[in-house]
Amino acid sequence: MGRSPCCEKAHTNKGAWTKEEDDRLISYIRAHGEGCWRSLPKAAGLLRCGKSCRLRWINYLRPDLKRGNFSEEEDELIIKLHSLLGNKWSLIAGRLPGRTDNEIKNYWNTHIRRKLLNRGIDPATHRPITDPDTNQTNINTTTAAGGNLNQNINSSPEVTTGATTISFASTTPNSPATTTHDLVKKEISSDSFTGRKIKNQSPENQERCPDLNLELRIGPPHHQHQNNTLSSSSSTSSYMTQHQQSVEYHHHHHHQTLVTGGRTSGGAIICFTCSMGMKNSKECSCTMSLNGTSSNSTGYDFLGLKNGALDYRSLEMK
DNA sequence: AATAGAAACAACCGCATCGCC
DNA sequence: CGGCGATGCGGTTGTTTCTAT
Repeated sequence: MGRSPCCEKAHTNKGAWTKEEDDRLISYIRAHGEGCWRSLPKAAGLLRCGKSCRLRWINYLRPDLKRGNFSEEEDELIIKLHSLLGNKWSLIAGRLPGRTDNEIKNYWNTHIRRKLLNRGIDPATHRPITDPDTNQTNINTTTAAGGNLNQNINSSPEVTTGATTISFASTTPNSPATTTHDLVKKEISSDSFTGRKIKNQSPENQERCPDLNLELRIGPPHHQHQNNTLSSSSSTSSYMTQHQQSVEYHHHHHHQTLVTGGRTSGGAIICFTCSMGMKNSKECSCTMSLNGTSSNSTGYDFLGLKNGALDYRSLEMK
């Protein structure tokens, strides 16, 4: 049984978008919202395939896109998320407001790969590149920003923080080295961001990684509908960007719940700004930080960028 | 100034997955 | 339960821009 083509190829434009096409798409989506990509081109008077329209909107025209260079913090966040998730660019993008999966994917391939190689880290496995001559690992811990990443991710099979132990170790000591994201891939049971079910959630898998919440879920770290403890100040609501509204739209479409975030295991409430690692931001509206002090002074270290330990609780959704 | 090669980025393609019927 | 259409994801390719010579 053949696959039906996504569009009528004979009468569709391809290649670079013109200004007119962009304008048409923008005005149509402004008027009617996203969705129904298949019928959108015709309705909007575009000679494009729906897929192409969606891609153009998501990756280029969406008004909340950040553009511009990636910050050092974003770099490190991407690296850490990639070490956990592998090439799950959409999941990674879900943690970087204003960035698209395509943008991150391209940035990874052009910048971060090289950056990691320069640090002596294999970008695919996030492990130190082994020198075949000496059979010793090449660990470079002198990199300025995030230079301790090697130690945190690679030097020990277990990442231990004060209260939370996150283990990536396989219980089969003789098994070959497994990448972090390989493990996570196997263990993740459900992807709440996409709503897609992921296989391999077996009791055996749970046992292999008992410390890791196997329901690791990634999603926008804030959802007002579900977390009425968050501040409703204008500064907070301003971060409910159009992107997030858009995300909300899509995932409402899939009848799923978005990640709540914003509350620590200790009950302290953190704001979205801090949960995204934007330390000391003016936008911060935290009531308390992890240790009960004002996060305006300390900043919540999203994903453990400061201490090198990922906070899976912030990724978890109830 | 011209050119080649590298880098960056936008867009396409095929496939996986979802939800509906 | 299976078929089908719609959507989204990730890999890849094509084009443009930048840089070195």
